[in-house]
Amino acid sequence: MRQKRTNDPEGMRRRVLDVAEESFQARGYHASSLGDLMAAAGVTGGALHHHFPTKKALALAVIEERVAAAVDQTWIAPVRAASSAREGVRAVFEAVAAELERQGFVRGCPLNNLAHELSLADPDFRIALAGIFAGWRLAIADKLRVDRQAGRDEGTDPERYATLAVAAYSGAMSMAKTAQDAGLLRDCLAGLEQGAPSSQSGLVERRRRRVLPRPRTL
Amino acid sequence: MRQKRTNDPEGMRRRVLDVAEESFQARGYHASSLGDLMAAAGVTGGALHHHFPTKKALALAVIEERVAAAVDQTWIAPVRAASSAREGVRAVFEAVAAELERQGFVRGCPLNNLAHELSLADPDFRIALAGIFAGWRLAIADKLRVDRQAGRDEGTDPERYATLAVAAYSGAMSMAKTAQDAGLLRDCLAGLEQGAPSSQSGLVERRRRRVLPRPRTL
DNA sequence: GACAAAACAGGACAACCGGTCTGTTTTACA
DNA sequence: TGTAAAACAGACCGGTTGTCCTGTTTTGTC
Repeated sequence: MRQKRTNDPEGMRRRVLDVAEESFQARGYHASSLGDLMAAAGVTGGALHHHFPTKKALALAVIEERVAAAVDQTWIAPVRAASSAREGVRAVFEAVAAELERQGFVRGCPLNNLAHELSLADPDFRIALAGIFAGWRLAIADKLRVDRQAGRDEGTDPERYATLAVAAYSGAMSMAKTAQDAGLLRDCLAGLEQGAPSSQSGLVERRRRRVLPRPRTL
Repeated sequence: MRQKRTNDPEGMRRRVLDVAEESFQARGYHASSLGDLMAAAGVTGGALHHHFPTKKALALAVIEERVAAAVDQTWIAPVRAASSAREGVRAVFEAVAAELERQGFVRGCPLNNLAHELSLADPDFRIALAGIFAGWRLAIADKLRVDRQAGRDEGTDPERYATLAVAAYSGAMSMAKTAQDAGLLRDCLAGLEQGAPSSQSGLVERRRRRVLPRPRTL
């Protein structure tokens, strides 16, 4: 009888963050109890407390490591890689809408979900979340500045467009989550592109309002 | 010694709803305990339970009576009374931004605040909240349909524009709440009007980024 | 291999939460 | 005025929450 236990600090920390990220999204911060998280992650109280002294510390880690990464992966990287800012925004809207329709239910935007619940609850939360929003907007605005240097989209103000794009996405996702209808994202994108200047906006296909098959009973 | 007590069912119910509405906005549903609400409203447990058997029933009443009314008063009525849909949307954005700057802090949109926390928590919550969103969009779309019948704004699709307007507002308010900066609402509005067709959009005044004086320490 | 620190186990606890229960007072109505 | 229902008071309870605390085991280092 040897080795009853194998210490794996990074792995255990990762497992806890995985479970916490998931639960905070699905149930929210206050509705997620540490007991549930411990059970779901297969972690004891001692281990959890060792890596995250308080629930707040855990949430802060989720925000700074997971939520920020999600925004990076979903939005910032695709926009940077796109041919233009507008095209990047369009592509992300459509990619997310398609993914949600495939999933069959809408869980909402990770950043906005936590932002609404925690922004007013604690200044540390608020600062961390506000920083992610700012980085998100900055990435879009920077991309648009590059476009303008190339002579494209000169009638568009970068900061304003970035704010509008982020706001439209956040709000559309909020509605889509409440209505459990990913089509609202497509409607919002269509409205966004409708007002686009100097775009050969041909017939954008009429929205197909599809009732999501799995309305997510919690 | 007569009349130790005066029964006032409506008044007591109203007081409870007042306190609950306020607390749900400021702290959220799960973070608001019935004990706090009772103390704040000066109501005993018996009275509270008599009017609202469960916490869920209380929240449902807040949503259906208070949040819906807030959307009506802030958005639907002003849009209906405006000279056009676009003008109505512009006026509401500016009115809210001005009010927030006067207040000195941003508490967020009542509907979105509760929608994020409660949409996935309970189907009854979700249905009630989704209905308010739908009514909000419908009011804007209907107004735009009237505009189009009068020959104005014929290049704009009513449903899509309504969805965009509501989403942009919701998202902008979300960011404004997180950043505690009402100016983001103005940025978003500027971006929205920038893309407006057939509008003699002259110089929209450059945004004055003002740091809000009272950052709200909770 | 000695030893200190990190990593983990698991119980204990005080505070709090939402709901229930019994009892009293007020009010509507016959 | 009698009476039943509505309105309210206030104590009570089982369950849960986040955190802390005391041990035990593993791991890195000399």
